[in-house]
Amino acid sequence: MYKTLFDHIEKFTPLKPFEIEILESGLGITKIKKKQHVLQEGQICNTMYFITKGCFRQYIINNKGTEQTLQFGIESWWITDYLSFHNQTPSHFYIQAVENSEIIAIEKPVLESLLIQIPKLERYFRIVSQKSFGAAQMRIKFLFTMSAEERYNHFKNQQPDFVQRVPQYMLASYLDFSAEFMSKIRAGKV
Amino acid sequence: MYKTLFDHIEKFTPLKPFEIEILESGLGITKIKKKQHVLQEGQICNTMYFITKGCFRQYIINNKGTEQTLQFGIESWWITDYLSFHNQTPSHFYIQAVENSEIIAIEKPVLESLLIQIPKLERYFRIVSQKSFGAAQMRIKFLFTMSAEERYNHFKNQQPDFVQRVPQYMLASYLDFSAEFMSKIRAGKV
DNA sequence: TGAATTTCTTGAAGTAGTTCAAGATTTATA
DNA sequence: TATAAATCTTGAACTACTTCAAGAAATTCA
Repeated sequence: MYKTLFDHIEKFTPLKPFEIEILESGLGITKIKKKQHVLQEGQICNTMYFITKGCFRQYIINNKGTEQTLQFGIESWWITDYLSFHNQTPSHFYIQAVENSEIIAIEKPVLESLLIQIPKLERYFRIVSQKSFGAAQMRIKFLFTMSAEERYNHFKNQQPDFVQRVPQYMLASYLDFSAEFMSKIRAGKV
Repeated sequence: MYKTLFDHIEKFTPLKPFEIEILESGLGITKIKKKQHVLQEGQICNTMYFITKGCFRQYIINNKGTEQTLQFGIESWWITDYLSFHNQTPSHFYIQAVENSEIIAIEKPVLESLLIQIPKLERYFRIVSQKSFGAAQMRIKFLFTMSAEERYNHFKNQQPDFVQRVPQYMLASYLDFSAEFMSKIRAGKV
């Protein structure tokens, strides 16, 4: 439902009815099945994705062939590779649905046209991305200062529901330790 | 010099003479001496800093009492704690001059007023922060996939001049290993 | 439902890094 | 220019994790 997006925008800047109309006429909702990719490594990322339902992750495959999740996104999150999007360079990342999901996919030219028609969207995206950057800085802080067990407990306290929502091995890699070690943490064997 | 900032803005969106005038009349340049802080842990961050000359770092003090640098900023970079800035919550970070430096400091109310007078600044800050977020994602990728030595070599290849510019122990903590280990990497003793 | 797939667990062995302590070198300052 | 302060180096002991391998449990779907 578009409402998820309109509500999110209105957290930061109010929308007039005609602006909502423009958005409704320009956007579409796409269903994405679990495990389906919306971006693969090497592709140029030309789309921003707003998640209206479900869960996605951004991950890489390291040189041992193991997947490492860098970022999760759930309802009301934007997910994309901003560097590839802005610089038109091949992406380093995969973006994949973790659950059956629904997204609003906005292609770069459509976004540019919406930003011209509804300039206050610039403000919306500014604030969203500044907050995302702030969150990324906190993430780096946690990675730097906490032990594996502390990172797991901290995450579980902050996002108790989310821990149930994704496979343990994905969460382990997001927290930067191995799936096996996650098992041991949970079993209290560390 | 303001020119550093105007040039940076014009990389993303052109400025008209009257807009430059508004900026010139509303902004000021501050000199910050080496080691001086512009933000301390626990403070609410109400200012964005644009570096016109010199070098800053954002760091934390971990529970062993050691400083860990999360981010460096040099000429034409913005540095602030966006999370504290937006949510008006106490900052987790210190921001400190690494060299004698000059910055344009913009207080939150001044920024808000500038954004109203010059709406295209929303676009400027949107693009800058989206690119910063993209860079933070790449940083996390490197932290996840490379060994300490690889991270050092990669950084040195990307930013050969910068390696000379800051103390080794600061760079070591930025790359997430100990100062002693940095010594051993450089001596080829690993 | 049953077979296939995905996910989770466990222990043993290994290692990439840390920590500590002390001295050497470089840089800043009175 | 001498003294203090900051930064860098080195080796030895340690440890928080990884890797591997194999089986167990849970989930998916024909």
